[in-house]
Amino acid sequence: MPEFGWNCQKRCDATRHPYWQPTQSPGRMLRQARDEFVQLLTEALETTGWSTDSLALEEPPEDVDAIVASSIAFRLASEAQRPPPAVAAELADAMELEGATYLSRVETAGPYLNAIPADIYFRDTLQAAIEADFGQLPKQDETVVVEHTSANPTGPIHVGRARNPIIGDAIARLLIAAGYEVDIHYYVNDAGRQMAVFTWAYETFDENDLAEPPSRDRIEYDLVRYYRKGNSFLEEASSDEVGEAEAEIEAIMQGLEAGDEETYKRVSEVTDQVLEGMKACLARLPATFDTFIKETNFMLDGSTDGVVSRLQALEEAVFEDDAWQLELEDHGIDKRLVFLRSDGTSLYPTRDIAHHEWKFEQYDRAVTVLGEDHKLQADQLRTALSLLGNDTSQLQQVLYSYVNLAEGRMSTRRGTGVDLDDLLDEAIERARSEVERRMDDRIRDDGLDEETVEQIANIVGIGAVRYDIVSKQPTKPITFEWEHALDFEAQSAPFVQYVHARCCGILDRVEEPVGDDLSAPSHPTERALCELLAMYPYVVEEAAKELAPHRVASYLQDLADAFNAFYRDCPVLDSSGEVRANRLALVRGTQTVVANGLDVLGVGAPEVM
RNA sequence: GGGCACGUAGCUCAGCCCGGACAGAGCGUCUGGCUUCUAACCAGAUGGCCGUGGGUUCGAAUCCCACCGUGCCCGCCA
Repeated sequence: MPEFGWNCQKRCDATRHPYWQPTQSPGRMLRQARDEFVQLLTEALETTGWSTDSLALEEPPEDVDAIVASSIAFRLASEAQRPPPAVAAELADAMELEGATYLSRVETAGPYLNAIPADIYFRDTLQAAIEADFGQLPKQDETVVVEHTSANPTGPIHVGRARNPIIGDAIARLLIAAGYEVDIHYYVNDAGRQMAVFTWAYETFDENDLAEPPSRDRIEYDLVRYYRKGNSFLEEASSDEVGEAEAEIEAIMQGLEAGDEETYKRVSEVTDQVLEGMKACLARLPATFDTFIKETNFMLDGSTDGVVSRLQALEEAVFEDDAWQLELEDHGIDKRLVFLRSDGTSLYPTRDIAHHEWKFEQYDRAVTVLGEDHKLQADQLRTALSLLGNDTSQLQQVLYSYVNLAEGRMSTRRGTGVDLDDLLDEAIERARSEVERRMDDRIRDDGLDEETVEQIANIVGIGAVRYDIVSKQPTKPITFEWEHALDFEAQSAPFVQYVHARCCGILDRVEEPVGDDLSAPSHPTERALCELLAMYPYVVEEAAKELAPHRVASYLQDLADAFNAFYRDCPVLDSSGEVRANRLALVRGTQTVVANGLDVLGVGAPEVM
């Protein structure tokens, strides 16, 4: 079978294949190969005169050499009045491969059409994968704001919420890798009743009223004790005392609603301090933000009032029990949305509408990561925004299921739960003892100093926690168990990180430049690894489309497996010539993809382990 | 009661959006592999009425309906 490809005349016939040229994009071999296959298949359908609504593309099984396949023959069998294998064979015959770059031929396997890559597919992949920015997709003309975490500034972040910053940060990173311009926001709920309670408690009680010292030397651990004290007081005190406290809390909320500067300052004193502590915790993950936008902004600038008037003017608005509400039954939501209390103050959803309109003004798309307990509110928000004339297709809400303890739910107010700081500490500790055990067990002569061990422990420990969460579908329920969360076995971050360290170990010993004189590798294990490298940009593209970072994790698992097989079968440093050049490129490519892929997940890639 | 999510090997999970090639991993259990480019690794064995029942289809873990189990929500809280 002759090898078609890059030196073929028909390739330059742009009038015949109008869109092949534009889809060519550096480093996106699989994307282009798929486009080519689609084109060939479409033309073959025209030739044969058959039609169907789907090309039935699929990923071929592992033991097949193809990189893309189709089961379209099944669909055409009745129209063609022939058995599927005959249909497949006819289609394969009708395909004119002369125009393709990355596909060398299309084979049939029974009813299946399998597209086999050309040698240049492998060579170009190697060439692309050794570039540091491999998998960074071309710039998109779309700005996105990713809002995540947005936890009430009431106290330490517990594990129940930890999914939010981890998934949110990974989604933001994924979108950046996919070429979007991304801002990351934290919406600070500083205007609600909770913060009024907190402010009152902070001003009312002092250290002597608190039962216990802070469990950690950081500001939010100190202050949360006032919040808890305030809440338990409201539950337990006499009705006179509670009445007095409630009056004060009500005064704070009215003050905020009226835009009173003094009240705002009192609340800010609490909010800002607690938030500083929470930021410090999030920075450990690390989850960082471009903007912390406060709820009170939308009260002070009058936009919440504006939203209220516009909502009141809607057909769906009803005034009942002295409160303004939205009747959303006709929109599939049988729970009314109250947007103005009988005392004239706004509610969280009202302000969130103003907040979202503000986001819509500045960004093309708004992604929000929310706990599943906010599902109803998310639906109400979307509907209300739509009724106010917004295009809600630009709003994407990603829901995750809360992390619970076996004994029940975690709560900042009640003080039940495991603090994220404690989980991270423990993870780092375990990682450190693993590193040390390995140093003792094995005479590696790594010469790891204290500082390096510390660094590895951090990257591996925190990476394991992040990876454990980000590698699963967000909607899957998780029950927190220490043993599980700290399981560093295979199919975890350390497994993937280890591959990176192995790559670094090899490349450290190499003097020559990597990337000269590359060709298509011949060893099956090399080719399998190379095919996986070629997939990476495609994986980023698909994962970003679905806002599903866990797909990147699954891919990295496969890549790590393939690399370990390669590591076993194909000596790199002991090889020479063309083989060595290719193998070095495979190592560099794997190193790059693992580092870039882990980076998308927000997980570090250590150079030694 | 209603709405939503989840149910795949003893355990933890991919696969489901967009139906197709024998349902894949890891952990566990059992066997084997370090004077070798890092054994946080690898090779092999073991293990599945894909919650249940129906439907659509040439073909269903995947789509539709019903049911069962679990979780979340159904505040003038956020």
